[in-house]
Amino acid sequence: MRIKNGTPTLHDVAFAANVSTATVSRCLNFPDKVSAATRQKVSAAINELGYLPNFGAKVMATNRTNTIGAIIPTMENAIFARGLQAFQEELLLHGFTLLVASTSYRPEIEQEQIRALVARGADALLLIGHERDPEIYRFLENQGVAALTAWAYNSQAERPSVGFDNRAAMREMAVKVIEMGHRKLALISAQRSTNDRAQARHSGILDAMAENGLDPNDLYLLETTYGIEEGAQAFKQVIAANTGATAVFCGNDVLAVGALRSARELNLNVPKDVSIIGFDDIELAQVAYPALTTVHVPHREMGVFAAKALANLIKEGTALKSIPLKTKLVFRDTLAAVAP
Amino acid sequence: MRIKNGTPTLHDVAFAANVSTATVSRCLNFPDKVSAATRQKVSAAINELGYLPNFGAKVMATNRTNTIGAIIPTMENAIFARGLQAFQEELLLHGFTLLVASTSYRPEIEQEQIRALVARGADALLLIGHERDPEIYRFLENQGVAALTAWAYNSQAERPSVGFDNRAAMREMAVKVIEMGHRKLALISAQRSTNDRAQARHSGILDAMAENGLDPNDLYLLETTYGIEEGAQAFKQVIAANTGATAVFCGNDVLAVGALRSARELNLNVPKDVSIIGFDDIELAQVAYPALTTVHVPHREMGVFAAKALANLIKEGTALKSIPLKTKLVFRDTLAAVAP
DNA sequence: CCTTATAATGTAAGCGTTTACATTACTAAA
DNA sequence: TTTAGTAATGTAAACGCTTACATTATAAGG
Repeated sequence: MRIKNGTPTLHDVAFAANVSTATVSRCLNFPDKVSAATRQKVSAAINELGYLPNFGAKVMATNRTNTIGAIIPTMENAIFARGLQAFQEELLLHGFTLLVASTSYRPEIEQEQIRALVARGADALLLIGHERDPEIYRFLENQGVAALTAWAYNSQAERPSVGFDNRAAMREMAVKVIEMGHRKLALISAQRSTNDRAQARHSGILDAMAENGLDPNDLYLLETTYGIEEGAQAFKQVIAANTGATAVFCGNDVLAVGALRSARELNLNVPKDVSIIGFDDIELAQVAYPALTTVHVPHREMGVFAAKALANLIKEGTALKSIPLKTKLVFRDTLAAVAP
Repeated sequence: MRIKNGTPTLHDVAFAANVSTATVSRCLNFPDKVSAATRQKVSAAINELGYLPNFGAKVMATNRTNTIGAIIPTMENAIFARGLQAFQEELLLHGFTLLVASTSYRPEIEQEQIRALVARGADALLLIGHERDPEIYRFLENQGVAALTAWAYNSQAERPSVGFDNRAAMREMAVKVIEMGHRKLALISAQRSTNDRAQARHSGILDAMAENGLDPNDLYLLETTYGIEEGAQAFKQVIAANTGATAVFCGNDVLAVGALRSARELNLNVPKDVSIIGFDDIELAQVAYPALTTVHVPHREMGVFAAKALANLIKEGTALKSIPLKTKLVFRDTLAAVAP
């Protein structure tokens, strides 16, 4: 018995197996660099002692934690939860563990969290959206921590990202809506100032309007925060404003579902009296009644691609590159042509 | 300039500030153990060099990562996403970072993940449900890693947990349902063999039946996996079985929402023809149409309490103790008295 | 049987903190 | 002034792994 403290170390294993620490280490990390016989002895010793490598020592020696951090607005939003889940699953396949932090959509907090995860030794980071203080990118560069952006793709962006073009996706939907005869449009949006995805979706609608001879200034725009209740309130305001909007776009499905509820409360028939359009296609969308017309976003795919890219970067040094993913319009029951 | 590699170390800071490494370390960890003047000098040096403590070295020296791991079935399930979010937020307040792993409800994977997170240096663990191989508890004990169980509370359980009594909660709901005249009951449950919560909820219904003079054997029980689609299928089977059930309990809201959809497809009026009852009270429940009668579970509270308990354990050594939380029946539109 | 190439193993120097203990600098009371 | 007590700082060992380099064992070729 030569264990000092209680937890056995590499030394103890080496002693028990009658080999050097280097050999034990090799057994663990490069089994094929070691003869079968010693491998035998060593694993026997490991099992007997119940040895588990010391995390801190390993990190110190390799300068790697095999941990990847993700910083998202909130897991309570299904779109992030789903993507993050896929991200984690894929990460696991590559031997990485997921570190999670959230920002509640607040940029200052995001900065803090980025620093916190780097301080906690994250080998790389997954971030949401492009827009952030350039200083933080400089910080990441200095620390040698790679960051990949998800949930947004922008061909002009100089930073690598895996995601979809929010603007084009929303534009595509808006074009359809306009083609169905809608002339008066409204948008219930998330805060655009701190959310480049919200911004892009807004722009997408304006694009479609301009292209189709509608005056973009006529879009009735309302910003609100995330939540069913918030969407419900906003919808009431839209109606109260009496703009004659026949189609109400919502920045995401959660807001849309709130709008739907308000419509019911106001005795408005959806889609006869007013059409409601969501974005994201989360579970809520199909469960809502009437089922929500929305834009399907490949959340899981994003997570998987992001994990692959980051894992390859760390393990093989493969440079990150942007990956554009496709969205799809899904027409369900809340959108109809305007009555002639 | 004496930085060797690129990243400044404690030594570099000490040199720049003209003090010892010990003093710098104290500045960082116990500022009040250091004179204002040196504190000044040191933080100037830190800023100038852009110093950030090396995570691995710190871990090695302190044997602490300030990281807490959570192992849940999946973040795609809103009940875990919500709880985890709250858990993370509270953890942050105490200076801890969250490590996440998921099991897809598979016990073997959970074991692996527990080992993985311990190997990654988690200071403590949050686990879901009581039931697991005793060996793994021994392992945790050996490694000196505390584990707290959530989403389940059981006064007989010897391990600490923060949660609610699934059995009592379901029993309470079932009593109400029976009081409303329902005599033929069905339950669409999650797999009970690997899920002690599902087991407990099932038992709760049996309790209520026995207490109210119904034969527990008459409960029509169907097990299925998690998902809206799965709930929908199961509901069709229940109806096809022609048991005359007037109330269909579902192990969770997601299954219930699926059941609701099937009911609509089968042209069954809910709650006139059949009542449907969920469990969890996630967003889906209020959005569903008709809005779902269900059992409200304090998911966020659980996360917060769990984080507090774990943080206090690690920082102050406060022993974990079980915390029972309350559920609440929420009656919405899918439950009605059976027609006389 | 010797030589040479290669495989397997060993030695020991880091990696960058924290912290017990030692030392020096102050402060206030005698 | 001296002295005792306390506050501030310094010294250096320890933490447990990885890995470059050195050494020894093994295999292959002549």
